[in-house]
Amino acid sequence: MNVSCDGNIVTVDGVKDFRLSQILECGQCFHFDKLDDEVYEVIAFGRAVKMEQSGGVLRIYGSSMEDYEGIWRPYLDMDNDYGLIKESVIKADSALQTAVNEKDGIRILNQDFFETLISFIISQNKNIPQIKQCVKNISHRFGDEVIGYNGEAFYVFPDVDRLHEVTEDELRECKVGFRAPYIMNATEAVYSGNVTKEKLDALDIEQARELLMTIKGVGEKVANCVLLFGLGRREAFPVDVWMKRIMESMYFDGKDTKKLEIEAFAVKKFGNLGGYAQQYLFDYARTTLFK
DNA sequence: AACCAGGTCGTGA
DNA sequence: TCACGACATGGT
Repeated sequence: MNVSCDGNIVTVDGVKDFRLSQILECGQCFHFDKLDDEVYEVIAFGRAVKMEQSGGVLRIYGSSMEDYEGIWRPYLDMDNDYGLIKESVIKADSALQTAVNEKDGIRILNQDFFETLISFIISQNKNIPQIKQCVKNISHRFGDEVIGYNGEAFYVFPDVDRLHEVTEDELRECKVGFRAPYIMNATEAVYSGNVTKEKLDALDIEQARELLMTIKGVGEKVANCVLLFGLGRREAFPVDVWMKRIMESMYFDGKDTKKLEIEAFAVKKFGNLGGYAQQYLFDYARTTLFK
């Protein structure tokens, strides 16, 4: 993989196991716009860049080399060998072959903890387009403006300090509905220092999940999404309605099964590959199997 | 017009 | 512990 920078454009040549559309649209992140096939505006970590993939070449417009090294390389999980991960997932259970083949360009992003926390609190009982709209509403209203590569203005997700100044009514105006008090509670928990990335990083996954679940509006599923996407805990295995469906059909003879039981089964079966297995299955279930 | 969406909470058995 | 309705919003 060769990385170069020309002006404000970073070119990553030789990306493998990488499909931008799959990475962004598999339901793990919500702050991006599709501009064209394999061309996206991505807003994260206080930046707005245009990413474009053609074959094995990824271009990031509006990024310095420093931003690539400090932000986009870790964000895109570039130092992880997904060829090996996919091999291991299939070795854990060959029944995942179809899902992995279908979604062979997925990578798990390393997203900002606070944005991930709030985004997945919003996600409950909403579909993905609605979640994206709420995240955009909050960012547009309370986030800092940044100028994208083409000169267009974008709004980054507000940090804890900024969101802490916002009232519940202002949140409701962003169409988050009954989740507004949950967002208030989560923001207070992080702002006050009761629940921080530093604390969570120092705990084992069970204790970290417990701490996250002290936040009102954060249950088992949301906590697992935050662990997986916002804290790099790849052994987390979130079970939502889609995962419930596909896991029941694959492993429980189509019978109605508790989400906790499904999660326990998966943790045992996939171990520290659980998060990856979950994401291949989730996207496959949602876009192909049960479409 | 009911039903559903990357759920969680409070309540009552 | 477990089942179940409520909760905002928008799309089919």
